[in-house]
Order: sequence, then structure tokens, then C-alpha cells
Amino acid sequence: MPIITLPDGSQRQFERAVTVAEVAASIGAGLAKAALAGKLDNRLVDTATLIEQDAQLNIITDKDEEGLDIIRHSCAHLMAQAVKQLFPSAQVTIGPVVENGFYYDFAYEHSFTPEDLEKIQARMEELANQEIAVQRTLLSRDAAVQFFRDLGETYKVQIIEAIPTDEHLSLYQQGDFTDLCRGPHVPNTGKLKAFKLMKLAGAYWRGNSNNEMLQRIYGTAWTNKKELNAYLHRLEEAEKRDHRRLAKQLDLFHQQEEAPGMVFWHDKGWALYQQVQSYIRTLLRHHGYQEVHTPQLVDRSLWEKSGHWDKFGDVMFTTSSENRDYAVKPMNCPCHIQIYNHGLKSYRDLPLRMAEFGSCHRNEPSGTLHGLLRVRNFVQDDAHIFCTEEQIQSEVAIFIDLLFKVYADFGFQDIIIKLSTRPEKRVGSDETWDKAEQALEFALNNKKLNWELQPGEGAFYGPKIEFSLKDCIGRIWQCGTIQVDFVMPGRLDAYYIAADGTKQTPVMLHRAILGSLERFVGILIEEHAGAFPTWLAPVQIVVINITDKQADYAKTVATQLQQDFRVTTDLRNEKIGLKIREHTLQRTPYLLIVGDREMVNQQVAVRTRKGEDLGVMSLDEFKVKLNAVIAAHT
RNA sequence: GCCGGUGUAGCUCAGUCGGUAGAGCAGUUGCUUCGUAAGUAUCAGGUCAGCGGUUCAAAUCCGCUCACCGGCUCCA
Repeated sequence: MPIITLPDGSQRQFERAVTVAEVAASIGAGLAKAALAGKLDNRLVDTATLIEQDAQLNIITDKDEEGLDIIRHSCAHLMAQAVKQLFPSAQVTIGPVVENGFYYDFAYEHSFTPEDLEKIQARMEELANQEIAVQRTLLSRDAAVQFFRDLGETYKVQIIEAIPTDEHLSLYQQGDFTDLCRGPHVPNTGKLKAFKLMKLAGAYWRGNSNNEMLQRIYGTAWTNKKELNAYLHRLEEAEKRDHRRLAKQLDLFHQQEEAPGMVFWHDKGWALYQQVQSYIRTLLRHHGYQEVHTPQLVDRSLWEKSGHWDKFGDVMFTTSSENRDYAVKPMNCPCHIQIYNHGLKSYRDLPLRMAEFGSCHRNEPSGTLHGLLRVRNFVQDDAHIFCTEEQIQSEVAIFIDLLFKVYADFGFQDIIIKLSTRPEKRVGSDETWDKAEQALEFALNNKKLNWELQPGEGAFYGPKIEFSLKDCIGRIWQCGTIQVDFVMPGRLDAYYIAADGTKQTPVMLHRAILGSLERFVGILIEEHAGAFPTWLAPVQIVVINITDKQADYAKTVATQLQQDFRVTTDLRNEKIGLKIREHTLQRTPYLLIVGDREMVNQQVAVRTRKGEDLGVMSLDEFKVKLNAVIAAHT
């Protein structure tokens, strides 16, 4: 006779064991209809689950986040069912929930076409309308293996075989389709009302590029059509912020076939780039960094000694001359150690912070290139801090503070932080690793940051923290990083004289705040949708005359502003409305309009790109306003 | 690198069954001198990504290459 406690604290007693669905029905018909699953003592279960003992129960509907996840997961099954009906020889593999939707990977001898997607979508809709019951059954592992082997589902067999023998597995059946799944699932396919298949993609079996490639179909699913349409609309709007699209509209840069993965920066894009660079250069100087500059082409022997030739060889561009092999540098660190090694270093010289805006090339696989976000030639706000083990902690703390200041200045709030710790293949003692990992973890926790652990993902020479930002459609790109390196200084013979007179090897911190400037600028373009804060805008002001009569006055105004700001004029014989429209679309922050009235009074009429009218004012008054805006980084 | 898709004027895109290419915007040249998001007429603009094949004839069909787009793997 179970007593069920509901989320509001109220209790219901039942004469016998009841299902989640029955409890929902006892509360109300509406809830019974809306119920997608239950949360029984904090565990998600199907509505058909029998409750035999006292329990806390929460009825999950599409109002709950978990409810939406269940809908998405069930949509993956629905898609698999449709695919199996239309393409019986396709094999099912895995079909998880992802952000905004789901996917399912299939092994199939033919390629799915976009037309197939439409057919699958249509079949899914039919199956949903049939409100097919979804039923869970338990099977021993061996029976499950036999079951899927009989179906010819070899991938499922592989999945199950990796599960311990003594475990029971749950199968979910809907009509003619049965899938191995932990669940829970919606009680019937009629609960799936708003979904859309989005794209076809290849994906390696078990995420390993040595395995065969499967065909992945991505879909999005929502609780109702309105939510689905809202999502599709959001996606469309987000795609308008794509930096490659804005680069054309705003004339920032271009790329072309002859230089894949490289960037042709146009004047406006370069103004933006340089603004970012000069900001970070000044900042580094003010925070105890020395700036250096090292060669782009370095003899093979150095890369062999540093270990890059082995580990990084396949992404290095090489060239040769007069019987010598050279590599174009993929990173600056080995060169920085060469500078460090000039002149004897004392412990008193540490920490030594060495920065370089060095142009690095990496021959990234063609399929991974992506506008500014993944290029083959980039410049980082790269720096290496040579320090003692004791100094790691404080240097990391100082770095994180600096990074957050910088990201805030550029308008970023949503920063994804990950800590990657020791991989299986590594160098250095466990004690050293302990110390380094603890230093990084302590620094993160000390600042009360949310971060995710990536065990085993660290570099072979040390652990690292990654700071990532999202692009317009939510893809995550690593920008900042700080990595502890116990290896390279020793490999390249760096040392310092400690207080006790002994030779010691320094620790090296590889760190970048923006990361690749190319990538950072790309994300910056998307974050601001091309409407850059005034301090960054390639053109801050455009002076516009109303008729030819004020052309000279407009030029005078521009000349007076040019000393302090980035300013252009638009003196074309066009209507004022057209000029305002065009410069607004170019996201120029301030439009100064001069007609006869302004000319007579030696003033300007100020309009912002948002359409605000700031009124008529003297040039001095405007300069004061603008300087305040720029100083505030807005 | 792997899987799928795409490549037509500066940009955005049409182009049916294989019959020698079209629109809007931008540009040119005029007219218009105008007060806060598109004034008007005119003219010009193309090796249909590249190479090869099929065909009387290819933007269109086939093959290869390149680049791009979306994923996967990898990575700043």
C-alpha cells in the first residue's frame, strides 16, 4: 500500500501498487494526458512503471526540461523506426539527445539523400499520428545479444557485448521496431508533435576515425509546433550573424581558393584586428610582459629537439634551401626558449613573462577549415611565463583575473571553462602533476568559477585550462588557455641559478588570453552581429552632408575629428535618407549630419546606428561624449 | 583527412526536357540638390569553379580536381 508524496508535499495512499500513469490520473485527467514520464525518488521512469513502495513522485510533462529531453530521445527512436521501415537493410547504432534535438547514426550501404530525409520525416509524422504504444521489457544480456543478432543488428550486438554479463538490459518496443535503450520514453508516439530532420552528416562508429563511417541524421524536436517554429526562426536570425556573411556585408576580409585557410584582410577588418591587437599589446606591457619577435622559418634540428617534428610534423609546413630543411613555425615556444637561453638567468629573474604576436602556420586538415574560426595561419596573443613550481599558483591566478577583465571589455559573458588533467601517456613525476593540477584547480575554485573536468585530456607535458566562447549558432571554440609545461624547458636546455647556487629547470606556462586573434575577431564579429562597440568599430563616425552646399563644412568637421577618431565622410549627391540607411546597415556607430542650419551654427546633428537622435551639438561637445563612450569600452 | 551537399554577374539568387544566360541590388553616365532607413532614367557587366569526356549541341549528363557549406575525427 504505497504512499506517494507529490512535489507540493501532499500525500496519496493507494490500496495496491500503482503505475505512474495511474497516479497522474488520480490527480486529474489533464495531467494523465500530459504525463510523459515520472521522476520516482529522483530517478526518471516511464509512466508504465509500477510503484510498489512509498516514494516521492514528480509527474514529468512537456513543461519540464526532462520532459523535453524525453521527447527528443523518443524522436530519435521514431526516426530509427521510420528508417528501418523505409530502408530495411539499414542498421541502427546509437541515437542520443543533443542540444535542441537528437540524432541517430545508421550503417547503410547506400548514401541517404536529402530526398530520403523528406520521406523519413513524412513517415515519422505518420507513425506519430498512429499513437503507437511504447513498451519497455527487460532482457538478460545474453538474451539481448541473441535478440539483436537474430535481427542482424550487428552494431547493437557490439554495444551490448561491452556491457557486463550480469546486467539486465531494457528494450523499448514501438510497433515493429525495438531498440536497446535505458529510457525512459514517452508512453506513445502521439506525444511527438513537433520535430524536423535538419541535416545529414558522416560520423565515425564509436567516434574513432579508424572505424567505418556511419550516416548521422540530425533532427530538432520541441513540445509543440510553435516552439519548433520559434527555434527555426532563432536559427535563421543567428545565421545572419555568421562572421563570413558579415565579412562580405561589412567588407572586413575575404578568403579565396589560392590560399585556403588564410585571410585577406581588407582595410576595415584590419582596423578591427589591429584595434584588438593594440589593446592586448598595451595590456600585456602593463602587466609585466616583455614583447619579443622570433623567426617564422626555423631549421628542422630545433623542431626535432623540441619534439615538434615527431608530434606535430604532419601539420607543419616545411621548405628547404641550400640543403637545409626548415619548418614554418606552428608555435612560438621553442623560439622563446632560445631567447631565454641568452644570458644566464637567476631565480631573481623569475617569473619571466615573454610575449609574441608571432605568425604561426599549421597545415590543418582541409575539412576542418572554418572562416576565421579555424585557419591555417594565425597570430596568438601568445606568451610564455618562465617560473618556479612555487610560482605556478600565483601566476595562474593573475592570468585568470586578466583574462576575465579582457573578456568583459570585449563584451563576453558566457565563458566555458575546462580543466584537462594528466593523460595516460605523460612525462614528469606524479608529484609534479599533482602539484600542477592542484594549482590550476585551486585557482579556478578560488575564483568561484564553474568549470568542467576533462580527465586525461591534458597535454603530455602538463595539465591545462581552456577558455572557450560560442559562435552565433552555439558551436564552442577554444580561445584562451593556460598550460603548465614541465618538459620543453628541459628539452631545450633552459635553466636558472637557484638561491642555493644550483642549476634548476624552470617551469613554463604557455598562455593566451584571446588565443588566435583571427578566431577571436571572428567570434567578436558574431557576438556583436557586426555592430562593434565604438572603441572597436573600424569606422566610428561618418560625416554626411545634406546637399553639396555643405560639402566643405563636412570635410572640415571630419578633419577636426580625424586626430582622435576613425572617421569618414559621405558627400555623395544622394538623398539623406539613403545615406542614413546605408551607414546604419554598415553599423557605423555615429552619423553626423550637417545641413545649412548646422553649418551656420558650427554644429553637428548626431544620430546613432540604433536610430537615436542625440540632438544638435558643437564639435567639442560631441568629442567629450564620444571619448567617454570609448573609455567605457562601449 | 572522412561522409554528405554546393559552386551561374561585385552581392543575393532564377535558369523547365541538353538548343549558345536572366532578375533585383551594387556599378557607369545623365537628371535631381533633397533634413534622418531605398529619388529617377540610361548603359555596361558572364571562360556558368577548373580540367577532361558523352553529344550535331552541355550551365544542364558523366568522370576527375579544387574550394566552400554542414557534420565526424582533430585542434587555437
